[in-house]
Amino acid sequence: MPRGECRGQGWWHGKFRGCGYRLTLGREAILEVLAKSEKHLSAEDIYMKIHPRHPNIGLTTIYRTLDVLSSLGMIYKLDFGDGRARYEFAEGPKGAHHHHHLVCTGCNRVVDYTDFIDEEVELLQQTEKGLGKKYNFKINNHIIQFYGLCEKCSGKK
Amino acid sequence: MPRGECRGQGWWHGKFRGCGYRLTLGREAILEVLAKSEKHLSAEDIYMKIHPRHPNIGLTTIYRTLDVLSSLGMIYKLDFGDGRARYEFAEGPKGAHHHHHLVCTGCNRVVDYTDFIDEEVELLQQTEKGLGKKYNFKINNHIIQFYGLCEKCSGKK
DNA sequence: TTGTTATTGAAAACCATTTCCATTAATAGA
DNA sequence: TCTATTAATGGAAATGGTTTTCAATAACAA
Ligand SMILES: [Mn+2]
Ligand SMILES: [Mn+2]
Ligand SMILES: [Zn+2]
Ligand SMILES: [Zn+2]
Repeated sequence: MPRGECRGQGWWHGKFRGCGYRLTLGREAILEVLAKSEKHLSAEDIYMKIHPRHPNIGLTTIYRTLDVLSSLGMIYKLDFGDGRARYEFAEGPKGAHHHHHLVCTGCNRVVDYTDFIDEEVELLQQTEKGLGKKYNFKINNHIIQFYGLCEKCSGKK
Repeated sequence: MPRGECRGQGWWHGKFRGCGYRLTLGREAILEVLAKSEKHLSAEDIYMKIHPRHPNIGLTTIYRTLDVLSSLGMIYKLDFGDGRARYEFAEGPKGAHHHHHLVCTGCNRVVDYTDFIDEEVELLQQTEKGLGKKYNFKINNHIIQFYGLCEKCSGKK
């Protein structure tokens, strides 16, 4: 491992620098957690995961960094109705792992599904195009979520 | 106007009483505001509208009532990312006025659209059926929202 | 009319997120 | 490599939408 320039090698280096942002240890750590984690982490989840290794990175920085990443389109900010924002690494609507969400309103469990995703995405793209033209919007994102009760929650009525 | 039983005549009387809820002045007032208002009111918006006529109905009651109405499926609770929940009268996915949302991330303006709604709803119903079976969910709601910049916000870049 | 108990209002608590501000560190330029 | 600039940071405090608490009130079954 080369001395000094340990950071700045990731594929996101350019993305950051190109937008005038500095590449800091905190930003890298957060991005790394999101990139390799399971999904839907809250700011505090991320803080917890980072803290052991980087005890000097504060929760405030997590929030600020998540805002930056979100505005750069590198992560998605999600709301599943449990009172805190959740984040997941973005793969872009054309990306291989693009998915939508199925949320249990009983236990807050979230299922990432990719079934039907092709049909959905195709229809969404048409809709997006039509809406963009009709309402003069520059659309750059969408959300589809289904809400219901999972088997367990449905049973315990 | 008949004496005494001024309340309890609305079509929602049965819905309430059937679920064991009491029909109170506050609940009626809130439902009325939602039913005849333009859209996407926050709890405080509703409070403001009700207060002149019913200065003794508190914000706490608004929140509590919105929860009840929401759980009964009579209204939808929405999140447009502006830090407060917003509510709209429900017409049900089969209802005549079912619509989805187009949100400007610049100025928070929200457009209700019904374009493409038929194709969307059809696909959603298939998806819903498929997902429900595969993941053993009892799905009873969905959200579709497009995010982007409206003409004005896109221009002032 | 009366008793039961769901509902209410006001104030306080809650808690995720944001703001403040003095300090630190990433980076461009010498 | 050293230095100056200023973006980024962390901790504490503030913010603000929503929830909780609890004694008082009112809906409604009998
Ligand atoms: Mn996901
Ligand atoms: Mn709407
Ligand atoms: Zn569940
Ligand atoms: Zn706008």
